[in-house]
Amino acid sequence: MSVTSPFDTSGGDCRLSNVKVNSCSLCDVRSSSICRDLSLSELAQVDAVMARRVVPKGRAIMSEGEPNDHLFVLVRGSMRLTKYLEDGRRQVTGFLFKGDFIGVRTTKSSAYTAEALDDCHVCRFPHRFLDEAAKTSPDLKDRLIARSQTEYHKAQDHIVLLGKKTAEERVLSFLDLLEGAVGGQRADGDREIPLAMPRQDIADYLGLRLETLSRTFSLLRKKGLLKEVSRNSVTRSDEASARLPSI
Amino acid sequence: MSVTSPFDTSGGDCRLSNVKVNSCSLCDVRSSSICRDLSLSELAQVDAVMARRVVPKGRAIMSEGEPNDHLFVLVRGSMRLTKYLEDGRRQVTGFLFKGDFIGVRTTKSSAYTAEALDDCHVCRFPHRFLDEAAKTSPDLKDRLIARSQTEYHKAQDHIVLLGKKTAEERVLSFLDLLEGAVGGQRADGDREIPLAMPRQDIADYLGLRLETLSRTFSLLRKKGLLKEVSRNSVTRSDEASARLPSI
DNA sequence: CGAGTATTTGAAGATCATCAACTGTCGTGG
DNA sequence: CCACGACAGTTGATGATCTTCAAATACTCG
Repeated sequence: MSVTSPFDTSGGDCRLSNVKVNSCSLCDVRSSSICRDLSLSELAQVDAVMARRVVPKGRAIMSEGEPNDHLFVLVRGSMRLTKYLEDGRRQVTGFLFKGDFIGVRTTKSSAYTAEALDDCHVCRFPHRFLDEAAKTSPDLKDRLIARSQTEYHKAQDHIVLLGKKTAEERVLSFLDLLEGAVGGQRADGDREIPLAMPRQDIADYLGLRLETLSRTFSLLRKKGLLKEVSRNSVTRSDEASARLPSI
Repeated sequence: MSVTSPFDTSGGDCRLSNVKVNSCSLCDVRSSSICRDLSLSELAQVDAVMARRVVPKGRAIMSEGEPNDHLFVLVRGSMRLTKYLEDGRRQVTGFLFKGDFIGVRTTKSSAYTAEALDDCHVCRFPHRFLDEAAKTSPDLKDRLIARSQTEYHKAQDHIVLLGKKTAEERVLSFLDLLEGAVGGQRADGDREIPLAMPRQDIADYLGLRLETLSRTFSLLRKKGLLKEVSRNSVTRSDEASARLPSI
């Protein structure tokens, strides 16, 4: 699950390590991310300006308040997006998984912080490259718009979750979300959902306290909606999805 | 505050009335909305394809689940964006004010419902017109991306509000928001903020019950943070903004 | 194996929700 | 012009859910 490489762990929050990993032609998210719009010749250009780097666990590639002028495509691993209130209260506003990206636009000040939950691989482009590429593939910007739109809709679902759902519903919705993003691995009927993040991050995402989240997991297990709950995965019972409104 | 016109109040949820109001050249949001990107000749094109209509109070211009292929610019009035859970619980995900727009992109199924809080004027374009216009003003799509980004950031602030703030903080943040969107009218030191929406909408936006919202308003008045609370406006005391973390 | 951290569980308390009654406001019609 | 009805908003009393503080247990890594 974790990559061991000679990371550059010195430097500021936003510094990446200096390992340039490999090129687009081998990339396993190429077909699912925005990159799929690019022609072969453009991919060659990408290879030139792009920096594929390892982001060690815990490192931020973007920090709330700091300027940002790069677009990042997450190729491997997962990340956490957070916002803070002055008094230190933290809200996790989302998670990123393989194929997702951040920083669609140059901003003088990032609206949130993005940190690696485990050792991640990212591709980083300067934004000006996007403008170049858009000249020859006019759809590119449409795709960016579509993606922003998707992000916005996800945010709205999150708003509904926080505004209207009970603790139990929140946890189940969260598992749905993870299953959609990471899922697919249904061995022998039951679905084991890997949890890339610690409990505190989940709680901060769901607007609950750590303890409430833990209690809710226990309750759902007791009720039979969850078959197994461990530190880094949850197994849903197969009828689980049918028993509650699938929100 | 309300326009009296011979509205077409029959027909489905999404039907607008048939009143074509006037043209871009007179539009008072032209400088603040996406329209400001358009050249004079493009504006002439806009006038041709655009439909400026009155949306009577309560009417929806877009409904959750219904297809949408128009972009709407809100020229006058304000609107409410809502999402529903199956069991009828309703979350207000945002409000739109003069100059805002919705429907940046053709979708087979809208993610939310947009309804008029009072009699509104909107401009409506087919999306294909945007593509036309983008050919000659390449920034147009960048601006759309920027706007989507802004919407996303607002959604994230909403997420923080719902996930981490107390009832009191939520109400004050909401007033900040309104002041930013509608505000500006500071007569004699105190700031009177018009409330275009009923209490239930505010409560559903803030993730509170009607009664809790009402109690919180009363409490804030008692504490002196609000000078006056009435059905359709709130007056903040001038030191109010200094006393709490300005989130 | 043991220290340190992550997670779970317990008991008590706070905030917000619920149910219910009351008050204020607006528009209509006598 | 005032009275009335309907709806919007406020206030009260009680209760549920979630939080807080505290302690125990499980897990991970050196």
